[in-house]
Amino acid sequence: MAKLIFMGSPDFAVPALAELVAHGHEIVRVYSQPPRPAGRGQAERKTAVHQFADKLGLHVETPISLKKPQTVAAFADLQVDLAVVVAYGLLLPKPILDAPRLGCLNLHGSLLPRWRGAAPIQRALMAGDSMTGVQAMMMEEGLDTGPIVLSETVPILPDDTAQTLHDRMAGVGAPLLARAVAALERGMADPQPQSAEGVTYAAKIEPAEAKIDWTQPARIVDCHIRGLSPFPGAWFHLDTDKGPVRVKALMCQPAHNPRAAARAGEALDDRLLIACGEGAVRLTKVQREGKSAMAADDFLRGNPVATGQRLG
RNA sequence: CGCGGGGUGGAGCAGCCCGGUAGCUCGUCAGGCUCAUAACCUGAAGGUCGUCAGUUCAAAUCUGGCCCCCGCAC
Repeated sequence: MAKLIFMGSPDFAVPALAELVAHGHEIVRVYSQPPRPAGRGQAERKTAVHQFADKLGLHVETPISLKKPQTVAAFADLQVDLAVVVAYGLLLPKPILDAPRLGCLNLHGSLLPRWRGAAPIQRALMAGDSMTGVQAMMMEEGLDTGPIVLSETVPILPDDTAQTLHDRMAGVGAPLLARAVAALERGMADPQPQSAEGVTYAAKIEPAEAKIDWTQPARIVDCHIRGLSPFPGAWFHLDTDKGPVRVKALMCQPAHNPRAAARAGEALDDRLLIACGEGAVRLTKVQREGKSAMAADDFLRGNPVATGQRLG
């Protein structure tokens, strides 16, 4: 059993930590992003990993940065075999990377070098990829550039959302990570450098890009909606008696447009079949601001959308 | 105390401003029509209107507290 430091912050990292604990590894310290005012009410909230670590009684550190000499020293003094990093949210400087005996191992949610960076799962869906994967990789100074220890592909299904794909990948990633740790521990790992070709970057999702552009082809709109569902949520404006409201599209299906002359954003029937730049999409799950998410049929009962109405 | 929307039969909503019979779409159940149907017709069951208190002859509706859900921002 290895002596480990675990570094992670969001939901995605929790199954990985749980798996390592289940394998009997000694987690001498957990590093996570510091609690910050977040959510409604601006209450300080601990990260998902932090909360989980608390439940397990693990010691948690939440440094703002890993650059201060005393932070590096505290990290190095733990004398661990390996640091395991899963969506931590901080760049690790060289002194940190070099501190653990075997280095730092990262779990990443894409088939590198495609989708290096912050939002690989959402970007893969938004780009319409049919395949992605999870990889365990040795960390270097570059952003997600290190050699690959273990890799497993994950097919992207036509009705996947960022949520379903995220959960599936977190589930596949956790055991993969545990196997990578075991291999490194026994000196059996053979990290392979990433290909120099096919490099793309998965930029953080900006709220501004979440609004639906109905002039795009249906295929693009469909990927946009599912890739951003449920967070932050692809959205559009809908006119009501009380003025325009924001509505999120959480799930949809691409469809044929029976009236090619229809303008983009126009409702082609009274069941949320919306014309796109090419083709159409049928919205099947939506959420009006202030309300909970609901099936399109339920939404329409209280918020009818007439044929010919245009969505903004 | 970051800004804002909302809690009304099983689902989604209207009614609230200008207190006084519980409404609409759907679902459920029963019956009818039909070769047949998620179609159509008829009927029925089902709600202490989030909760506690106040004002009032009278509160879903006005006032105050509390609980819960959600959008933005972060």
